[in-house]
Amino acid sequence: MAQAQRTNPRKSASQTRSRATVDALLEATARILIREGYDKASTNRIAEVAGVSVGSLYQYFPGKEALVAALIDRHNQQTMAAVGAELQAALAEPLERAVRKLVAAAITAHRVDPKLHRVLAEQIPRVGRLEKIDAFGRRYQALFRTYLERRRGQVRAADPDLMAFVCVTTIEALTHRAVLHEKMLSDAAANALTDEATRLVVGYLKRA
Amino acid sequence: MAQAQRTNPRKSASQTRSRATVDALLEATARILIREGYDKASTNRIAEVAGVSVGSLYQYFPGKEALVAALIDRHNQQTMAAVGAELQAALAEPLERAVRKLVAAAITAHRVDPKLHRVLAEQIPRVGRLEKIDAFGRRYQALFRTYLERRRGQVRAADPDLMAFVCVTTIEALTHRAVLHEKMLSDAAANALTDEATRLVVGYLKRA
Amino acid sequence: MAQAQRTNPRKSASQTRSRATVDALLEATARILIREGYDKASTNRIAEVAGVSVGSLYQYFPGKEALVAALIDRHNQQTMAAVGAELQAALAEPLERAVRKLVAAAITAHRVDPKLHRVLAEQIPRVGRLEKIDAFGRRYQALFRTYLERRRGQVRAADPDLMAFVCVTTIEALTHRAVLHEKMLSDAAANALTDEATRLVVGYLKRA
Amino acid sequence: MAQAQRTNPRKSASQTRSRATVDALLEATARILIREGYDKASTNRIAEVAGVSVGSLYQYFPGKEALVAALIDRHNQQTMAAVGAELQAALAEPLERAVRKLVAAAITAHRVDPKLHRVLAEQIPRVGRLEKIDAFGRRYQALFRTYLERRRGQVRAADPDLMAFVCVTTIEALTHRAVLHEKMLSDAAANALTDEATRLVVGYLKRA
DNA sequence: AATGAATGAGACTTCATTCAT
DNA sequence: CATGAATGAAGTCTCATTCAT
Repeated sequence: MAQAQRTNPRKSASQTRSRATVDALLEATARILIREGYDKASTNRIAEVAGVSVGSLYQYFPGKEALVAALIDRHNQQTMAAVGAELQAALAEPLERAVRKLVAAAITAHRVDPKLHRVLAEQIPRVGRLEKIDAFGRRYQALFRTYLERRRGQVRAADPDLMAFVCVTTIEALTHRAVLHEKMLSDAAANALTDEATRLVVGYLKRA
Repeated sequence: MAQAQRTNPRKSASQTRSRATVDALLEATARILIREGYDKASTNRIAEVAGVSVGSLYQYFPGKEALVAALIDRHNQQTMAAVGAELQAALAEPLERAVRKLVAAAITAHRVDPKLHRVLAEQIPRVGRLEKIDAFGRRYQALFRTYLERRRGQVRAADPDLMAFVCVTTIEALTHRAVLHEKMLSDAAANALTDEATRLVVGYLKRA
Repeated sequence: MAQAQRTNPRKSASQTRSRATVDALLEATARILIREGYDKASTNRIAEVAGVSVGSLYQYFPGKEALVAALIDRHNQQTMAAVGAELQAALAEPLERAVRKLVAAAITAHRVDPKLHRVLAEQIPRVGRLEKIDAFGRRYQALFRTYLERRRGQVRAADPDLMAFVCVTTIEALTHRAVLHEKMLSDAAANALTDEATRLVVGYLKRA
Repeated sequence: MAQAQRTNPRKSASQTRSRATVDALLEATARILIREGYDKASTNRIAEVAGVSVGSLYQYFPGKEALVAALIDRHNQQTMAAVGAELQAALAEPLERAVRKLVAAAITAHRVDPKLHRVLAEQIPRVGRLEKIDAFGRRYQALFRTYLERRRGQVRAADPDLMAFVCVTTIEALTHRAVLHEKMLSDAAANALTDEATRLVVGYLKRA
């Protein structure tokens, strides 16, 4: 232990430094993306805003693309972390309350970092990146499908894949556009939207 | 008249030529956007593909932005043209058939030039362009809202703006993602989607 | 003709301009290579010295490598042009006078642009370029071999390929190093070298 | 003695370590030069291949140039070591056997580390380095000249400097190009070349 | 001494735009 | 009007070197 205490600090000193650099770069990327858009996010600019040299940027990332990809990953992880429990909890509920919770979870997800989410969704989808960005969406849909299968008796009989696609697309779109149009700034507005979305989806899923 | 016959032809000759050049440029832009993406769409390349000199490009468009904007406009017009009658017809129908027609119209709209639509939606949304791109969406929503107000008796009593927002967002998202995921290649698939979307929206709007 | 005179000028105006730009670039490359070496020959520097923008450089050459390759080609052509007749004439001569003419031709070749030749030979041979540079050498060797076969009776019986290799390598090396060491500035020195090289090669080739 | 035994080891431990680091760096430089060429030989890469930090590289060498210079020196020393005795022995022999031995020595020299020799000869000769690289050549020529003067009676009367230049240049070029063209892989081929070179040089040097 | 993170000058290259012909 | 050669700011990326730990 004593030895570890003598050697570790050195190692973690540099590890900490590295980590700080990487974080600064990701943060800078996010800031520029949000404030100025993808096209203004040049590697020089990112490094400058991060308070770091271009060289350091390239020490950690092979290029702008990789930086953005890492940012997307980080955002996905944060979103998952914020919403995972909520999603799991929904699975145990009866239909209407489950849907309500799922809608609420989507809203939570969109509130993690709405501006970043928006810019990632709108500007990044240059070919091939789409999949990454929608990591959350895919998870969400899988979960939804699982729920529908478990509660088969309570929902209309139909292709569960299709139904999950319809519901998830709907919920995603509503929460996403609500954020874009700033229709969810107040809790009241968020609740109104939750009500509508829940009604929409539940009406669609119910037996007759 | 005789004079007009001598001058007009000349004028329209050049007008025709102008028009042809502009069309060639827009066509080239669309082709490159679709096949290679926004980043590869340089003005030099566009001019080359259009079989025109860069100089001519700048004769007709003040810059790259304007070129893309014009392309968006053209696409919007084509979409409107393809769908206008369908939308108008829907207004006269009772709820369920109206919704079905509106959904069908959205699908028609997405089939005008799906690849171009996709690339415009995904890659272009640099700040400020979004509005242009969604010209169709806004028209669609206004129409929907009008319908709801006219048929106030048949639909649930609620904020018509909110309801129109919900319905339009939903329909748009479903048709759009269906195109992206290539879920609408066959007519059968398109019909299945129409059924689902109609059920979803009608269930949401009905009194009960 | 009159028409051609009206249209050609335009075309050749730009052709002339292009040609001038290309020439300026090649000239600048040669100058920098000679005066400062390969490493200092950056594209920006070359363009600057050529009195042309970097953009123009890339309009005509895909990069530095291509520029150097073109320069090598040009040098090879100039060398061939300067020496072709001399080489051909040598073929008709009896052994000693033939060798003397071939040696003289090698010297002529090295005097075409000795400084450029030196820098190309010394600094450029980054992998793969060697062949290009030695275009003249290969031609020279083929010719030598041809001569040896035609005069089989007058020369020692041995593998003509090997003999040609030995002779050509020898002559090349002597003239090249003489240039490097500036041993050929005066005509007297050149003559002395010619005598020695001729004696060396003839002694090697003769029957006995 | 006891003390020395306690201190020396320590001192030589670090000396040994230093020596090992330096060797590793030179070895790494050679490997990279041979396998990837001069342009890929960055200091970071060299340090990495040597299993050492960049910092350490700069502890032992003031810069990249010095590293390459040291490598050249080492190669020269190895060449000298491999060939020194052979050269000395040649001095005692009569003309033909002497020349044969000198040619053999040149071949030996080229076989010390042919690939390294080649890359040093081809890629490094940035201005000013040439002299270093040709250290062996200068030694060789001095020796040759000495021999010619000692045996003045047996050789043609002519400027011994010029004759030495001619002979050495010839032998060097033949052995060097033979290596480049891989004409010396087998002993038979090497012997054939030795025969030719000897004949060439002896024929040139002999009285009439 | 050793380490390796950080630096930043500078090389390469692209592309929107202008302008002489 | 059309042409396309020319421009050069700006972006991407590398690498010799330094320096805090």
